[in-house]
Amino acid sequence: MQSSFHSFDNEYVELADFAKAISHPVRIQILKTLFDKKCCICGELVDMLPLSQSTVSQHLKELKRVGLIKGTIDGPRSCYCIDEKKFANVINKFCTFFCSICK
Amino acid sequence: MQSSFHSFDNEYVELADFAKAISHPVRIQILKTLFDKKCCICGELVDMLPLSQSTVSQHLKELKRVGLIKGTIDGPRSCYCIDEKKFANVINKFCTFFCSICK
DNA sequence: CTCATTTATCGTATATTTACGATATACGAT
DNA sequence: ATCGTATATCGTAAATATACGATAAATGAG
Repeated sequence: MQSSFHSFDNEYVELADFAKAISHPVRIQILKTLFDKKCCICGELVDMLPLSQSTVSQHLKELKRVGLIKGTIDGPRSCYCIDEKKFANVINKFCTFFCSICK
Repeated sequence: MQSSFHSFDNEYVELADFAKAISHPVRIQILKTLFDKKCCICGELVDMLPLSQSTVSQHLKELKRVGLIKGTIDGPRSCYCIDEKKFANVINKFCTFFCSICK
C-alpha cells in the first residue's frame, strides 16, 4: 500500500526496511544465536524457539531477504549464518545515521 | 531459553519494539527533520510529507509511544521535538547490542 | 459568544505480518 | 525403489499496520 506511490528518500527506505527486518524479538534472538554459535542448522533454531518449524523458516526468510543472514544447503539440512560483511555494513549505516543525528 | 508461550527475552522485546517504531520511512524522516529543526509544529510536518494530517498524527503517536519524541501543547498547536535523553539512551542500547555481536 | 484554525481521535478499508498445519521437495540410508 | 528426516512453501486465519475522511476538542481572534 505504501511506497509504491509515495516515494521517500532512498536512504530512509533502506533504513526502515532494515528496522522492519529486526522488528521482531525472535529475529533478534536468531541473530544473537547465529553470532554466538557462528552457524546453526534450521532444526537447532526450531528446537530453541517456542514456534513451529514453518514459522521459524518464515523468520529466517525475512532475515535472508534483507541480507543479514545466508543459508547454505548441507545434505538434507540448511545451515544458517550471519552474512558478516553485509551485516556490518548495515549496522554501520544505521549507527552512522542515528549517531550523527544525535551527535 | 524462554519456555513460556510467546515470551522472549526482555532485552530483545525492547530492541524489537524500537526497531518497529522506526520501521517506516516517514517516521525516520520525521526524526531527521526534528533533529535538523530542533522542533516542529505538527502542521509543518504535514506540509512536508505526502500524507494526510491524520496519518502524520498517527506516525507521531507511534514515535511518542516508544519515547523517541515528545509533544508539547503550544496554543492550539502541538510542538514536537526529540526526547534527546531517551533517544540517545535507546540508540546507545541498540548500537551496543549490535556492534558487540558483530565485534 | 462565534468562527476559524490546529490537531487528536474515531471509524473504516485495505495491506501486511504472524502464526499454524499440511504438503512438497530434497537428500541419505536401507 | 522406498522410507525417514529436514526444510521450504502453500493455504489460511487472526492480528496489526497504514491510510484516509469525518469529527471532536481546544484555543485564539474578532
